[in-house]
Amino acid sequence: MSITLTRPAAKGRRFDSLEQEAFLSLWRTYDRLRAFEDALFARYDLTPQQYNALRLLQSEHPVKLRTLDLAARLVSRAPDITRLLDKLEQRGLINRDRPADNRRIVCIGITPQGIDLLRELQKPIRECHVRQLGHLSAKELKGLIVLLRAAREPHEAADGNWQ
Amino acid sequence: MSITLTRPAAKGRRFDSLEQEAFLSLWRTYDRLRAFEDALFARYDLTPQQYNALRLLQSEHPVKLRTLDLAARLVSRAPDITRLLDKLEQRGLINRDRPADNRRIVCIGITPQGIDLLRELQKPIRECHVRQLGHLSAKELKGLIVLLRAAREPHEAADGNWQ
DNA sequence: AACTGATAGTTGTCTAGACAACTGTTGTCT
DNA sequence: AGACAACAGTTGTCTAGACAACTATCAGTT
Repeated sequence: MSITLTRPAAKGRRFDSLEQEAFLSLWRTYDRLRAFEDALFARYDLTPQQYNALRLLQSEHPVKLRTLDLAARLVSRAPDITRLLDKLEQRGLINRDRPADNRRIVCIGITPQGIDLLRELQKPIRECHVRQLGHLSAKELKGLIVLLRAAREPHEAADGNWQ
Repeated sequence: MSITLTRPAAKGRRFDSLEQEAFLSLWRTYDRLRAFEDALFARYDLTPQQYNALRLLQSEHPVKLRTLDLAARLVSRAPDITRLLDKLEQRGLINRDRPADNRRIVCIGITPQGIDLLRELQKPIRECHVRQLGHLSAKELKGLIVLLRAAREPHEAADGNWQ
């Protein structure tokens, strides 16, 4: 195996534009950091998206949220919100009810078991975040947050569920 | 429907830590920007990951890459690399061969059709990137790229296929 | 009261992504 | 040479993600 093959030519590897480089960096970074969350949540039989939903429900507790309002506020869009909630309901982490005065909507609330699970997760998740990004200074983190917001800002829905 | 329900309380919406806020921003931004790429590539029956593989193969052309080397250099990890390549091969965009002197490995190259497809994609993709991130200045883009690299740096494999 | 259009979720179905177990191939040690 | 470990992909299988078509409910006409 020749030495030229161990570092396989960065020639064509350059990017077509800054925008492309930024997007690929974003994708790559997301992929790397996501692995940590996946591993953590897998131990609790959750997906990041499910955790996200639980967290959102807790933040509104005891107010309940409509299914599609909840879906709209998740980090990642969720066309399969029904089945996502099915799984959480089967595990007793949320409850659903269809109010008599408007039987179209379904209201979702978090159960005490759901809250317990979130409490149990609190510490490992904090540790996970530190492993992911603890090597950055507060200033760097803030800069990153600001730039990311600027990057997605034009693509957020005008009613601004995601700030 | 009362007015207090239209803007459903940002109270609990705060983040536990800067790290968490940064990760959720990253996830959200990735999700928003990815929608553009998905829509574009869907018109060509490609996934972003497949395009990524083709681009990588072109950048090395006419040198071929081993299957797992290719997989290691994709943006997102690909445990199903075999089937990803199956689809590209069926469409005649890549070719595979198993050299006689080492029948364990499979070498992947891009075909003329693959190169044609990439050429056809060039312009729409550039436009896509502008729609995604064209609203940021060059300085902002560079800042973002630097911070993203710093964020993922400790999580890249030491042999550094992804710089 | 029946008709229409808009809402709010649900379900069917297909593909991609993930993990683990497996097959075939090669290098190496004795 | 035979045995064994390491390597390089492949395949089986299960779950999540995506899109579109569908059902049920309600609100506003006429």
